[in-house]
Amino acid sequence: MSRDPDRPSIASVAAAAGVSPTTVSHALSGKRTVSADTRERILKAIEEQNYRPNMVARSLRSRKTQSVALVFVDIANPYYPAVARGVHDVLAIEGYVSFIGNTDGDAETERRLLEEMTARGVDGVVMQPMALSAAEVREIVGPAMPLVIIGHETSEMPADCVGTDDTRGLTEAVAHLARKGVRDFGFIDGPPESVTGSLRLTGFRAAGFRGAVAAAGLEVRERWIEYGPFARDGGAAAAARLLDRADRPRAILCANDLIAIGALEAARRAGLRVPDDIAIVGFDDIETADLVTPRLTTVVNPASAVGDACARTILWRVENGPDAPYRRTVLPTRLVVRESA
Amino acid sequence: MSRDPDRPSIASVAAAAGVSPTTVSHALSGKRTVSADTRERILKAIEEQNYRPNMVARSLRSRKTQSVALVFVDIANPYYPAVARGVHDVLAIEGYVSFIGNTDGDAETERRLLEEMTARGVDGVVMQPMALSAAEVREIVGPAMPLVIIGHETSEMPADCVGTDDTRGLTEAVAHLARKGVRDFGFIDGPPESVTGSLRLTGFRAAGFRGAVAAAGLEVRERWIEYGPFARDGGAAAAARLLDRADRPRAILCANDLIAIGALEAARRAGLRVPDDIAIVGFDDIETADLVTPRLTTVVNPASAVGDACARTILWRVENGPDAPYRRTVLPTRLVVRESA
DNA sequence: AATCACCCGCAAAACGATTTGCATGGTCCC
DNA sequence: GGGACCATGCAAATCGTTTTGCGGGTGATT
Repeated sequence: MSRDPDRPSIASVAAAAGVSPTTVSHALSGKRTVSADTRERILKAIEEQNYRPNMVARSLRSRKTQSVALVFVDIANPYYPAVARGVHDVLAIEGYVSFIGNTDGDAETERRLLEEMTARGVDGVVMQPMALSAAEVREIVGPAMPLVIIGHETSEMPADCVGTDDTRGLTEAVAHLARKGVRDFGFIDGPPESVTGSLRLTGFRAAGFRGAVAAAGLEVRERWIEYGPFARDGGAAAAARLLDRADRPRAILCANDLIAIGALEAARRAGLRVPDDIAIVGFDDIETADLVTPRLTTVVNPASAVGDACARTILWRVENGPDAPYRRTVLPTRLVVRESA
Repeated sequence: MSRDPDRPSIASVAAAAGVSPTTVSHALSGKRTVSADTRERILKAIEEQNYRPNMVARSLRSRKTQSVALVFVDIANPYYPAVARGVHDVLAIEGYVSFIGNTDGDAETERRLLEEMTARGVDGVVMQPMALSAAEVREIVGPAMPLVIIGHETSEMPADCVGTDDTRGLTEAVAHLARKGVRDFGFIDGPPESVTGSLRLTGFRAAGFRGAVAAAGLEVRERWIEYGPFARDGGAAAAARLLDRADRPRAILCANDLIAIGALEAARRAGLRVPDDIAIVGFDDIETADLVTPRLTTVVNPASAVGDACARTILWRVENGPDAPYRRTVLPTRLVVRESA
């Protein structure tokens, strides 16, 4: 750890202040009272030596590291940094720092990372498992570890979890368009049952879409549901298939913004005006959504609120111990109206 | 750290294998030879108890944590996750994990984070300081800490550093356009000497631009250099100022992609075709660059290569000790031609 | 004056690994 | 047979904290 060999220790401070290490520790932690006089001397010695307690030693004894692990699929993917940022902002206040790791959705990597983190004694884990089940994750981190899982399923998981209510934002989107007289809705989902549960977005959002259309009292036409990879080009291709038909929808909702941006391009190529000929709405509200032309109307996936909720859940769990019942948080999504719908 | 109270220790493994903890340690580390027979028994016991060494205890004794600190301005800003990813990919192989923290460019936060990380005994620090000088950073982390600073200055810093050669990509851009007959170049920089050295991009890239134009044997016209905040709208406004003139440039290079995207919009509003009437090139190659219409031609700021170099530098420094001379790495930037120029 | 309750400080035992020094028993080579 | 050497194992010290048990003062209450 590249410590200075002569970095001051609690012993050197104690010596300088003419007391025992115990007293220094108590002066710092406040676990026992220390006379104002000696505290004074101790603080002065600390100041002079520029002493900072060694957290590794402290952690070994106290079994707390004031750190958490963030285990994500890929922090280069814009969604995760936003979540991580939300987590940080809450946890930093409490003096926690965070480890962060990428799994790339690989089971072996997920396992290895979790083990490395627990071996380092983190006080909690925030994870979006891709390959492992929640139960397996729990198995790896141990029964007492505060664990919050980011995901959709509110089913039985041996962990706290936070998710988003995708249907809600989609419902807002449908309502918004219905108010403008749109009645024919299409949807572009991710690849049908792609990699095993990959991202677990597929299906969920399509289901939300069906619910939203039905809730508006409109008919959902299965032939207007298309599939593409979660990427611009896939979205463009899927949208083109939709737009080429004789009877095409008046609006296309998309399972994510990349698909929607592809759809924007397909519309432009087809010579259609957005939103007048065809309305397009995305999902997630990535930064790019506000940068394309026309600016994308989209459902915001509240990443930093998710991070915030994860952090609060960890804190709450640390506070309340492993026996408190699991806590499930679901965050609303909402429509942000820009130019494309 | 929420360890299971009865988590196996080296002692429990030793007991089960009928040897001493010393022997288990040696069997694991290979620092001394252990007979095949006893090693066998030890491994079996480890397997049965599912023993994983406690890294905190190990770190206390060995003074190594197999972890590094990544201290960035804001991991929600797309540049940093890409760097972080590059660092991870190299370091993960060696069994390192990383702490990550956001400073928001605030001096006090930079200091606090560095202290928290060093107190946790990280084996190295990768940082892009915003408010603190390299010397102050070195002061905080201590003389022996492997420290790599990401930045432009190749000047005297008490640290290893990695930076990018911005001029090179800009020179490519100018050459590319000159080849198509463009001779009149404008530039939109960030805000002039904004927040004290904020991002330190301002000026550097403008200087690179001047050098690039001069290198092509063309004249640089100061009146075609504009300033805007590093954001879309600022870029649009600055570009509008440039485009409104009677004599306007034929191409606009921008200090970052956000500005360039704003310029794209300004051009569209002015009824100008890109790239035929006005060529626009960005800088950084953020993900959005490939998502806007027309796709942005831009200079790629090789974030993940920067991360890669940082990681290798840390590893090298850990290997070679604090007395090896400082190592400076500068990475080339290059032009990626898409549609806007 | 005896009791009780605090206050304040110290010594020593953890926490769970690594590392050093020592002991034992061979083997090998003159 | 004796020295040199290696392989193998253990006991104990160590890393830098926190925490527990103990005890000597001091002041207030009976």
